[in-house]
Amino acid sequence: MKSPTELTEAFRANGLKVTPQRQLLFRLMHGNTMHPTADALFSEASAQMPGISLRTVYQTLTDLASMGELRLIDVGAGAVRFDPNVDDHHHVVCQACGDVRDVYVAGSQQLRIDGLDGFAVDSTSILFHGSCAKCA
Amino acid sequence: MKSPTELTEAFRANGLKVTPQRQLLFRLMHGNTMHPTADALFSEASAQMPGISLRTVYQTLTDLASMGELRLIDVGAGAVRFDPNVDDHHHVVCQACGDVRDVYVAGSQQLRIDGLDGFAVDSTSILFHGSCAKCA
DNA sequence: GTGCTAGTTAGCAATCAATGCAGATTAGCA
DNA sequence: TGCTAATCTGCATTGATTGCTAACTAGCAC
Ligand SMILES: [Mn+2]
Ligand SMILES: [Mn+2]
Ligand SMILES: [Zn+2]
Ligand SMILES: [Zn+2]
Repeated sequence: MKSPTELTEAFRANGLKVTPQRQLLFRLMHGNTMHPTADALFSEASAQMPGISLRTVYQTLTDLASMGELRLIDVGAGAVRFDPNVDDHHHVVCQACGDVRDVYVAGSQQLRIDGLDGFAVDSTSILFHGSCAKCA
Repeated sequence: MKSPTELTEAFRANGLKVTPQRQLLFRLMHGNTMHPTADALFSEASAQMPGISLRTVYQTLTDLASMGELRLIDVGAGAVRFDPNVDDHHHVVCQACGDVRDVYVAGSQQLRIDGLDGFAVDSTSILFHGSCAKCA
């Protein structure tokens, strides 16, 4: 994801307004490695800006996603998570505490896929399930 | 997933009763390669047994899953899908029509995972996104 | 076969995540 | 400074799933 300053320009360039709510979310997401849910971000945002609405959080995250600045991660349980890391990477999720961490996977282009049968593959998501160091 | 006959025995052996509703669902799921949602199964079941409840479909599928007879597949959109194929396999999902197909992946044990950082991996799910032959 | 009872079913309420909607508000520009 | 399209908030609604409970029944004992 771009920096808050760059996002400010990018939003204006797209005819989108830069509001205090959006600026706050730019800051909360920039460099965030927690893979937070919308609700988790809403809590953080509310601490700094009481009165901000969950609806606005969803809206801004959706805008950022459709601009390609965020990825949505579905770990198969609970709410979708938002990821400012748009590099080619994958995830490990702790079955116990739900923590999600970035992993970089080598060899994913060498996978032999049997049974494709006319299917054209655009992208691949690999999800590793396990337990983190704390929950070991 | 075991055959309906084997499941009948397995359920009784676990102190679970074998009802007509469950037997119907055993039959509908056995060998089913559609990766249906609970609601899709409910529709099929209702055609053969009017009055069966969606609640019972969910309950039976959950029972089968906790006996290890079914896998739950989350393709990141809409409802969870149920899979009687418990072999080691993965999935392709068509972005256009939502169809899910089994794929068998060689080389998934050779993946080099960077950034694990104390995380112990138990299992891996690979989801390929693309378009099926029909939606090409 | 009859009766008992623990387990099951159906139906509906409740929850959770996410989106739809509309009136009040405001960023950005002239 | 004023205009207006875009945004925000708060609330209603949807969709998937789970919780709850009274009525029902499979499976077992007699
Ligand atoms: Mn990530
Ligand atoms: Mn499958
Ligand atoms: Zn953990
Ligand atoms: Zn398709």
